[in-house]
Amino acid sequence: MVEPLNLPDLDSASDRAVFRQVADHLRDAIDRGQLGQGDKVPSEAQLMQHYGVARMTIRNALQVLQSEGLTVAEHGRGVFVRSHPPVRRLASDRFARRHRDQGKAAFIAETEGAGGKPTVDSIEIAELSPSPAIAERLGLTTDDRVAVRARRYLINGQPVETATSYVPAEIARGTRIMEPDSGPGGIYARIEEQGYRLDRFVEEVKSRMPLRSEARALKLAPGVPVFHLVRTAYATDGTPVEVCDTVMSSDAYVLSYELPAR
Amino acid sequence: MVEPLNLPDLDSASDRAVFRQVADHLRDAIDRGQLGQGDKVPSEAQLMQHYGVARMTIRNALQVLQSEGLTVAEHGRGVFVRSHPPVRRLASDRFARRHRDQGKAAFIAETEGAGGKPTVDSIEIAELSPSPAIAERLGLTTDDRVAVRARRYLINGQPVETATSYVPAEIARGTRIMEPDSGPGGIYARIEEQGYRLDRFVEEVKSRMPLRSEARALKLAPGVPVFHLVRTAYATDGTPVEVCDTVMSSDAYVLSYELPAR
DNA sequence: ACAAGCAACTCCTCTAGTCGAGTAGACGCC
DNA sequence: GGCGTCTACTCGACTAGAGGAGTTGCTTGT
Repeated sequence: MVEPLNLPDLDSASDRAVFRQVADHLRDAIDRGQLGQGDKVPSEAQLMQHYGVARMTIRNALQVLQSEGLTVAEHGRGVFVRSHPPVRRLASDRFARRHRDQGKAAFIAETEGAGGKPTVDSIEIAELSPSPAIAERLGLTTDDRVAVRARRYLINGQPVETATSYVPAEIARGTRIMEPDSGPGGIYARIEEQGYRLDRFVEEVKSRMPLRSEARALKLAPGVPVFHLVRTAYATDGTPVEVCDTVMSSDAYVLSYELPAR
Repeated sequence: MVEPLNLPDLDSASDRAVFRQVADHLRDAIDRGQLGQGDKVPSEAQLMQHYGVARMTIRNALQVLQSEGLTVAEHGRGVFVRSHPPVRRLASDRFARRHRDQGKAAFIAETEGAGGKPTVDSIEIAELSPSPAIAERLGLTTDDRVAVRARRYLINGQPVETATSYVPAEIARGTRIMEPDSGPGGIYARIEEQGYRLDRFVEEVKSRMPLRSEARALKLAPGVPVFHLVRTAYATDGTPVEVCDTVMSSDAYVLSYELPAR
């Protein structure tokens, strides 16, 4: 036994369920740094022995921690304290023209600025009729047509975000918006070239647990919620010109917004 | 048997775990509306019989749904499809002076506007030294003093949000900021009366699973993440005058922000 | 008519095992 | 050295029970 199980005993006087007490002990150890990121949690067998309880009880305790996003189990290896990816801070001026004028899309510029290696992945482009929600935001009907651009963003090979943009087909047709490489400055630059001057974005933020498909696409650990952003871009005349639907791993991001007091 | 268990059989050819298949069937039934909000999910015993599997297998399946936030178990009564509270939309102009000038605090004005009955609860007020994070945001040191105002907001008796404000003691002392009823227009009005004109707020948004204490205070169902906002208020001269730390049930809110394209 | 009591039904916690499959290190063979 | 095999250890899935506690509704006695 290399590893001293520095855990308290059960409090048999307490009416707190045994598996919760075990979970509490381990959570404390993680909070106090006694178990650091990436460290191996004692195995089920060790914990069974230490506490003198059945395996299912220990598994319940570990399940609690896992669903809190504190640990990850790896089949055949053990249970480990989850390590958190570096946090990216998204500022509310990230779509400001002065950034776009550098000729780089927002994501690329940001990531390189932070010293990461950005990649864009599995780009899918189509032209089809919008869902009612998208149609409403773009001021269209479900009989109109929109260009759809779906892609996944990665940093150092790790997926962090999926995004789907919807642009009225009127605007997108014949531009590089319909091509995998949308050109310098990204699709916002292309939209402005079509004679629309971007004025403002409205971003709606929700938080929820991921769907199964999202958890797969973003390689999310269990117990990690996602941010779901729906951003609508408006031209100076008030016309909506793009809707972008984004799902992001919530533990990789802090969103930052500036609100006026005026 | 009043209730026909309209669920498929197991696919024994599939290598998908049995408890996951059961969870999939129930999730489908919920998604398709076959089981609506508040409906009772078949009992563990019924599901055991239907699928011909052990109790723990069924419980695992139900655990999956619960941790996805789709169901709630009630001891002695059954498992029910979760019903979602009405969603509140927080606009980015919610702290604009024109709203404050009505003489109401942001929360009260908003909630009444949406036809709900707002309450504020368990107000705690103290003067103490700030944590390093708060001190940094306020441009103070941990030896300085701040006024702390913690409260919980409810709508129709249902808790939706806890908030803690930190104001430099220099500003707060001798004002109604230190009293349970901070007066018309709330603490922002009091701060402006002290000669600081509010200019802008910077709001940082995180999403994560709640701590145990937060889940209790907000009466959160399992599997529901929280928004964690930290908002700093700046006066026109750039001085930070308040930090507000807010935890909100994520399924009760959509945050909406306006971003400049300029 | 009413209340008390009881039974049935619900989920909660826990025990004690089996079999399976992935991982990693030790070992021996080539 | 390089390669495969063996084995011990890990978690994953599942079975088959036990007693407990909260809820609901029926039965029964007054």
